Order: sequence, then C-alpha cells, then structure tokens
Amino acid sequence: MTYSISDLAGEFDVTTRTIRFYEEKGLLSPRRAGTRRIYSAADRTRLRLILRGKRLGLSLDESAEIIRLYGSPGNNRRQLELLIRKIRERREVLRRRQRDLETMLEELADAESKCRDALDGLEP
Amino acid sequence: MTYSISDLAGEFDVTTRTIRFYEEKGLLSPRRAGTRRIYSAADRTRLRLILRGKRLGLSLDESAEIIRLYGSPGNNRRQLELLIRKIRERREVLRRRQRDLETMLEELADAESKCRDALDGLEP
DNA sequence: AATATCATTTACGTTAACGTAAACGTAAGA
DNA sequence: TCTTACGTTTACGTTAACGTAAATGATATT
Repeated sequence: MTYSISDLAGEFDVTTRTIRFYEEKGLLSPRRAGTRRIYSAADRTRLRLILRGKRLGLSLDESAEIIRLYGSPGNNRRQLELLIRKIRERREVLRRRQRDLETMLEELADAESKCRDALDGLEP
Repeated sequence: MTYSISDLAGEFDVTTRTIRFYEEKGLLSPRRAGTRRIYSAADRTRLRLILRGKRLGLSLDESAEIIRLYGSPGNNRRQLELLIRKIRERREVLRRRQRDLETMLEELADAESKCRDALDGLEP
C-alpha cells in the first residue's frame, strides 16, 4: 500500500506543507513517481512517530535523532553502547513527564470535584 | 517566605529573563519592593505550574488559561459548568498524551532489549 | 480543448519563547 | 568612596515550525 501526500495529510490532520517540511529536514524521504511523492507504509509509520513525539513536546531534531537511532543497525560495540545510553536518557526524560502528567491529572480531578461541590451547594 | 527573581531562577533552572517574560505575558505578578520583584510562595507555585505545563508541551497561553481557571472562584452556575467542561477537555488531552507516553516507553524498552541481545551476541 | 484537481518548487512571512546587549539604579562591603 | 553584585527597563535579534502566496506542471473529467 502506498499513499499520496494528501492521503497522509488527511489521515493525520496536518497540511501538506508540514509533510514537505519534515522531508526538507530529513525526517522523511519518500520515493518519487516522476515528480510526485509516493509514501510507503514505513514512511507513514515514521510520520506517526514524528507526530507522536511532537505531542510529547519533542522537537523535530529530537525525533529525528530517535528515528535515526532506530534505523541504524548499530553494528559495532561502541555504537551499541552509545545507543543504549541514549535510549536510557530518553526514558528518564519520558518518565519525568509521566510523573508530571500524573500530578497534573490529579490536580485536575481535584479541581473538578471542587467545582461539583460548588455546583451542588448552588441547587438546594 | 519570599524569593528574589534569581532565587527562583536558580531553583527552577531558568533565566531571569524567562521569569520576567512570563510576567510580561501576565502569568506572574509579583509585588514590588520599590523597583525590585518580590515573589510569594503562591507566585512560586504558579511558576512551577507553568514550567510543568511547558514540559508537557502546553503553550504559555494554555498554561495561562488553566491557571486563570484555577484562580477564578467561579461564582455562578454557567461559569462553573464551563469550568468543568474545560477541565474535562484538558484531561482528555492529557490522557491521550499518557497513552502516547506509554507507547513510546514500550518501544524504547523494546529497542533497548534488542540492543542488549546484539551486544550479547558480540562477546562469546 | 477547456476546466478542474492535485501536485511541484521557491521564497518571503509569521508566531512563540525566549536570548542578548545596552544603559542605568541601588545596597552592601572593603 | 569605589567596587561588586544584584536588580531594573528598553529594544532589537534569534530559532523552530510551519503559513502563505506565486508561478508552474501533470492528469483526469466534461
């Protein structure tokens, strides 16, 4: 299965400009049919990774690095050890965000229940 | 307890410029001692909220709105109902991010274990 | 053949979130 | 009193991540 640029734009709710921009930045490299871009399933997956990273507050450069790491077979020992270190760093950051998220969700839950209490006090 | 601008900058590892910028945007409004800014514990909490929001990918405007909602007593019914709706929207977004985070953590865990396998295969 | 639809490249514009520099005030300590 | 350390305002600069517009090409439909 392959996709046109507007297929992907439609599916992920971004503009075609955005997708071309990611290509310009080296995050995507679809093959061409003449001048037109043809996206494979793998390209689509990459795009999904990029957008997910974006939602988590990663910069495009950060996402690019992660994707690059995934892609590299990491043949020799030093490469592999570096990769493991990088992965662990990433996980630490993400874990912190996870804690932030939980805190914020708790605060929101708290705020909501206070709101409901106030509403209940209003209708006797 | 009160704090100077560089106290807070030091504690949260941001520049004083950043803190003044937040004030310029209406996110903070410390009292003054003459010309100098004096931050209360409440100001400090607000700053913490802002920075946490930032780590979660919220824009300053979004954080501003949330903080404003918290701050408003929400006296009448319509206000309270609106507030509850806003809070629920926020929670939906955050829950989605939570799922994104878990997916990403799983992928990283997977990548790491593959890495270790590759390393093990290297040293017989 | 003419129109409509989707694509392309090129290039300048925009917004958020600060950085950086200049020029200055003030209070404490040597 | 002079320096040092902190604070202030004002204002221009910067970067990421696109938006927007112009001019043009390819393909399909009427």
